[in-house]
Parts: sequence; C-alpha cells; structure tokens
Amino acid sequence: MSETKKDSRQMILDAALSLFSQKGFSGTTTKEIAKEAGFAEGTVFRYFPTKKDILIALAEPHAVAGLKRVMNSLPNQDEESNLRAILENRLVTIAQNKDLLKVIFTEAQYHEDFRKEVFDNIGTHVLGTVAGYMEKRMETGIFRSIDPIVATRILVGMMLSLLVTENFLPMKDFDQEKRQGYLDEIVHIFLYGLTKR
Amino acid sequence: MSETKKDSRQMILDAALSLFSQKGFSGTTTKEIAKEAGFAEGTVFRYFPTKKDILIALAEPHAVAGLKRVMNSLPNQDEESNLRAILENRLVTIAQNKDLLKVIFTEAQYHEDFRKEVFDNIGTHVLGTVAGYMEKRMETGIFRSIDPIVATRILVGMMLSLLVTENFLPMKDFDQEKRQGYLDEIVHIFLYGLTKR
Amino acid sequence: MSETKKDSRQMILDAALSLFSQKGFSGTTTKEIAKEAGFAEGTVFRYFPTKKDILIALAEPHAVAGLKRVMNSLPNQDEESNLRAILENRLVTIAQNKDLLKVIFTEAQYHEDFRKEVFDNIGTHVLGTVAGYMEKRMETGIFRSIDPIVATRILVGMMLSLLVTENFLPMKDFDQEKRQGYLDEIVHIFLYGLTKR
Amino acid sequence: MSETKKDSRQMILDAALSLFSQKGFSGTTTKEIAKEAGFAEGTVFRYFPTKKDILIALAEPHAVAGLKRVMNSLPNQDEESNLRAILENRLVTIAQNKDLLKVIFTEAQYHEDFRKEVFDNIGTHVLGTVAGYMEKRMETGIFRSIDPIVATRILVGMMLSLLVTENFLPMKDFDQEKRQGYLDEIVHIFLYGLTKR
DNA sequence: TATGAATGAGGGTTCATTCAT
DNA sequence: AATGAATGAACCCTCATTCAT
Repeated sequence: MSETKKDSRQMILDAALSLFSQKGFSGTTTKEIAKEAGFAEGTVFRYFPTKKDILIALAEPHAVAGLKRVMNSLPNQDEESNLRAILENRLVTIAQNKDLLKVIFTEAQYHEDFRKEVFDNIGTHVLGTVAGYMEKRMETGIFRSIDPIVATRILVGMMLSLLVTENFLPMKDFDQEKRQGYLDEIVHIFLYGLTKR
Repeated sequence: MSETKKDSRQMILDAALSLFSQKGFSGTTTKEIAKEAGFAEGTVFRYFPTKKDILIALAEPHAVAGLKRVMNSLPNQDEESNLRAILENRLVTIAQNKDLLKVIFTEAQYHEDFRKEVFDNIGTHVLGTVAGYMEKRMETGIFRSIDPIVATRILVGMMLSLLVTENFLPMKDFDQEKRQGYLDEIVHIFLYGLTKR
Repeated sequence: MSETKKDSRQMILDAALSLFSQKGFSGTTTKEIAKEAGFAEGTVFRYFPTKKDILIALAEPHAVAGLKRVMNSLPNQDEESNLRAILENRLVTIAQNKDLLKVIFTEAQYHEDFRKEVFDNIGTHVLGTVAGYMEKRMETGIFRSIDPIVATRILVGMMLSLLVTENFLPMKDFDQEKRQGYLDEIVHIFLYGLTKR
Repeated sequence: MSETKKDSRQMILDAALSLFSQKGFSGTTTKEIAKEAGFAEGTVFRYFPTKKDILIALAEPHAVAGLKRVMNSLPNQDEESNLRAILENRLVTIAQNKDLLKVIFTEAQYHEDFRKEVFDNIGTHVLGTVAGYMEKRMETGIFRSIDPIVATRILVGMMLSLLVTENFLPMKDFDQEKRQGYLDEIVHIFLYGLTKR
C-alpha cells in the first residue's frame, strides 16, 4: 500500500526531473510528465496539488540530502594533499545530480519563494560548511587569510565551470581522461594559481 | 524610414531583454514586451515573426558585438602585472551585460537552434580569444603550460561565481567595496592560488 | 444486512443534503459527500450509480413524506381561529426542512427529470391539499371565493418570504422573537390584510 | 471603436444571461457562452477576466438599474386606490427581468461576495424604498402599524409566488387573463386579507 | 461491502499569432 | 507602419466514475 504510493510519487518525480532538465519547467507539460511516468494526467495531481509542487518536491531536503551529506564529510579531511581527491569526489557527486541542479538553478531565478526554499538548504548550509573548512586552513596558516565565504564562492565557481563545460560549451573529445585533467587543474589553480612558482 | 524601423526594432529588443532577464523567456508575454516597448500587441510581430525570433535576435552578432569587442582587446595587454586590472575591467563589463548573459545562458539550455547561434558567437570566439592569450603567456613562461582552453574555462567559472553571488546566493552587505575585494581575490587566486607562497 | 445497507445509504443522503444546501449541487464533490458520510470516495457509488441520483433520491417519496404528512393534517383543523396556530406550526416545520427545500427548489430549475420527480410529489399533492382546505373555507363563507389555487400560491409565497429573509436578505437581530412576530404578521395579513378594519 | 467594443461585451452578457438562466452558472460553459455570442472562447476573456466576473457584471448597478428606477418612483403615488396598478406594474417589470433575477438569486446562495455585491443594491435600496412607502401609510393611519420591513418582505414574498408559479409550479392554462386575476388577488389579500369583511 | 488509486473528459484560462482597419 | 479585437490551440487542474484488491 505504502509501497505502491511511494512508487507512483517517485515515478512522477523521476519523470518530472528528466523532463524539466531537458525542456525547463514551463516547457514541460503536466501531460508529458504523466505520460513519461506511465500515468494518466489526472494522477499527477493526486500526488502534487500543483505543477509547482513537483518542482519544490524535487528540491526538498530529501532530494538535496545527498548533496548535503557529501559536503558534510569535507572537514574530516585534514591533509592538504587530500584536497584534490576531495574536490574530485565532490565534483563527481555534483555531476551525478547535474539534472537536478540544472533545474533548481534555472528555476530559482524566477520563483522567489522557491529560491528561498532551496537556498536555506544548499546555500547557507553547504556554503557554510565549506567556508568553515577554509577558515580552519587559514588559521593554520596554510591558506592566506581572506574572507572564507569569498574563497568558497570562487571555488564553487570553478566547479561551475565544469558544469558549464558539460552543458553549454562542450569541449571536443572531452572524455573521462580529460575530465580528470580538468579537475586536476581546478585544484592546482585554486591552491597555487596559474603562474609559475 | 530605416531610422524609425531600426528604432522600433531595437526598442522591442531592449524591452524583451529586460523582461526576459527578470521573468524568463516563457514567463514573459508578447503583450508585456509590446507594452514595455511602447507599442500595441500586434506591432511586435511586424518586426519578429515569432516570439522566439526575439530571443534569437538578442544573440545575433551585432547584439553580442559589445561582448566580443571587449574580449578582443584582451591580448593587446602585455604586462603580466596588468592582468588584475584587465580582468577586473572585463568583469565589470560583463556585469554590465549581466542581463543578456543571464538570458542567453538560461535559454540556451532549452532551444537547440538558439544554442548554436550563440555559441558560434560567444563560445568559440570569445573562449578562443582568451585561450590565445593564455597560450601566449604559457609560451613566454609566465604561466604554467596546461591546456589553455581548460585554463580559460576555469577563469570563466570564477567569473561566473560572481554572477551566482549576485543572482542566486546573495551575500549580506555586498556593496561596491566588497565587490572590488571579490574581484581582487579572483585575480589573485587565479594567478597565485590560495596557499601562502 | 438490509439494516446496514439502509444506514449507509441514509448517511450518504444526509451528508449530501447538508452539503448541497451549503454549496449547491455542482459545488459539492462526491469526495466531500463521502468524507462527510464517513466513507471512502468509491463507496458512494455502491449506493448511487450517479451523483445526480443522490439528488433525485433526496426528493423521493419517502424523503418528502415528512413534508407531505404535515400538510395532510391541515384540513382536519376546523376552527378559523386556529388558522394562525396551524400556519405557524407549518412554517416552523418547513423551516426545519429548510435545507431540503432549498436544494430542491434550486436544483429543480436545471434538472428537467428532477423537476418532474419533485413536483408530482410536493407540487401537485401539497398544493392540492392546501387548496382543498381553502375551498372548504370558501364554501363555508369564511373566505371570499377566489381561485383556491391562487390563494394557496399566494400563501406559499408569503412563507417563501421567510425563507428569503433567512437566506438572502437577512434582517438585523432576527432572533426567535422577531421570527414569531414575522409569522404572526403573515397570518394576519393573509386573513385580514394590512389595512385597518 | 467604442461602438464595437460595447457591442461585443454586451453580446457576451446577453448570451451569458440566457445560458445561465437555462442551465445555471456552473452548468454553463465559457465555450458555450462564446459560441452563443458568436465569438471564440478566448474572446470572452478579453472582456471578463473571469467567468465569475460575467455573473457579477450581470448584477451590476447597470443591470439592476431598471428595477431600482421603477421602485424609486413608488412613493410618488399617493392614493391608496393606486396600489394595485403600481404593484401590477412592478410585477410586470420583474417578470421582464425574470431571467436575471433567477440567476442572481440562485447564485447568491453560494457566493458570499456576490451576495454582498448584489444586495447592497437590490436589498438595502429597494427594500428600503418600499418600506419607506409602507411607513408613510402607517403614519397616515391607512395601514396598521407593524414593522414596515416585515410588511415589505411579506409583500415581496407574494410577488415571489408569481415567479414560482411561472418557473417551478406552472398552473394550467395560465394565460394573460389569469395572470391579471392573480395580481388582483395579491393586492386584495395584502390590503384586506382573505376573510370576508 | 468497502477502499482509494487511477482515469480522462472537460472546464476555465492564457497567450502567441492573425488580420481587418 | 501601427493597432487591438479576435482567435483557438494548449495549458493546468478538477472531479465523477471505474475497478482491482
């Protein structure tokens, strides 16, 4: 009973995520979602009173939990030499949630309430966690002392460039190997810059 | 005649850009565009056969010319010590075209034809230009030798973080002064990394 | 078995009557009816093949029997001096069935079949009964001789004004006492008119 | 320009009135209204943002003006012997607006806001006017002294009985002549009651 | 007998687009 | 060139009804 219910709800969410990330929120029809999920249109509304509620459900703590959990483990790594592995790991995780992130970021621009809902989760929490990590390094003297939030945002921006690379401006022959190289460079530049020492 | 025509067309484009960046493409009504531009509903369609054509026109060569022109002047700068000032300058310019960029990046995800139009312009061209600049530095030995395209993308990502900061995850009290600090750090990290030398 | 069945059926009818009178026929959902009756959605349709059948059932003979029975006893009263008490009594009874009457009158306008069903019951029967009473008074010389049906309808109209008062155009401070006064006046005017004798 | 616009709006109102009175408010489709008015469905919404707004427009001062104007002239009549003619006249007017009244009364039951909207017009105003007339007669000693509002409501109820006769419980062979007789009796009973003097 | 998940036709509403003026 | 009334397809959503359990 609860089994079936959860399944249906989840199937709709899966279908919606897939379609939203392909065609955007307003570009996706509730009818399409239903069809993709294998239901009749009306069924969608048994589980979500509103189309927008599907979007919100996609971004709810539950859905973002994965991202958060991953980020939480960050500060446990101590050795500076491990930063690369960590970031790599994170980026892979992010890449796996690429569709979700894409939808969330796109729609967050236009729905004020949605933006708040989401960024009380990702925003404050995740950024805060990473910033705490930064701060610790600065206290230790490993990093220069700058606004840890700024440092965090810049690092996130570098990660973003990878998403951009994979979604907007694809690079030719961007295989797994090149991807590794890309990650290496992000870490390297973040730590040591592009200039020769 | 051609004068008036161009004006009307441009007024519609301006109105559309403003509205698209606020409410997204599908969130904006042709009626709203007409009103914002000071015309009646039907008039819009004298200049653009389709709503989508307005979007495409926004990404047309001469519309993006400003961005391109700015980027073009990059390689003319020789002294490494000037990079900071240059990038700063670029970032400010980009920020001024924030609306256009926002619209282009957001909508490019969902309109295949649009994506092509745009990335034959900005994408290839701009990235290529900056990459050429990177390459030169690497040959000179100022920068380490890495894939110049990767370096470029990472730098762009760092710039993106600023857009994100201003659009999605606003920082408290992010005044003009803090903004300058932010830019400084982007440059600094890109050149020297976050670690102490 | 028949016991339980009747109960369920009646519970649904009761729920429907209550909801119909509050929100109208089309304004009421079968789901709401089910919930109000304490059943699940589908159960309603075990007793009534159609939503409309609930409405029709509300007007069925034994549902309206109460009203009819009350009216039937009218002619047994002989003394003219008792008319007031009688009418008063009737009006109170009618007021108690206000919900049913309201639903019937409202919906009868729009459902042909329903209208027939109802007015072969209340209409003809009740009006006829009261008209018979009128006729008797006229023969006795107590009432002037006019079309007894017309007299009946006018009396009913006066009663209606009370329903209107309570449903559409509420009077301020219309407490029980004022209500009595209102009834008194209906009787008085019907018997003696508003002019001074 | 203004000519056409007004026409379209009015045609939609006419169509809506006709359909609402036949099938009720919720029983009528915006598509039907459009078709009946000779337009496409979307056109309806150029003139009325909402289906409900059509209903409200039907009841707006404009539409009720006729009734009000007629009622306003009531107190100018002095001779008691004229009451009959006056009422007759009113009833005819009401009969002409039968469709409108039917819709208004039916829907007023279920839409609180609508009820208020309407009865600030008809209710207070019209009833008040007639009540004023009653009061004057009572002061003059022609009528007994009772609550003039109650007297008014009862009179209105008697009028209502005619509407009921024509809409719910039709009388056989109810021709124009019989109608006259009916009106005569309303007046007579209201003034002198049904009992013999 | 009772459930409640699923259905899908149909309703109100929006809006890009057309066209007579 | 400009208007804005008109269009109608398509959208989101509701709800009476069905049916497997």
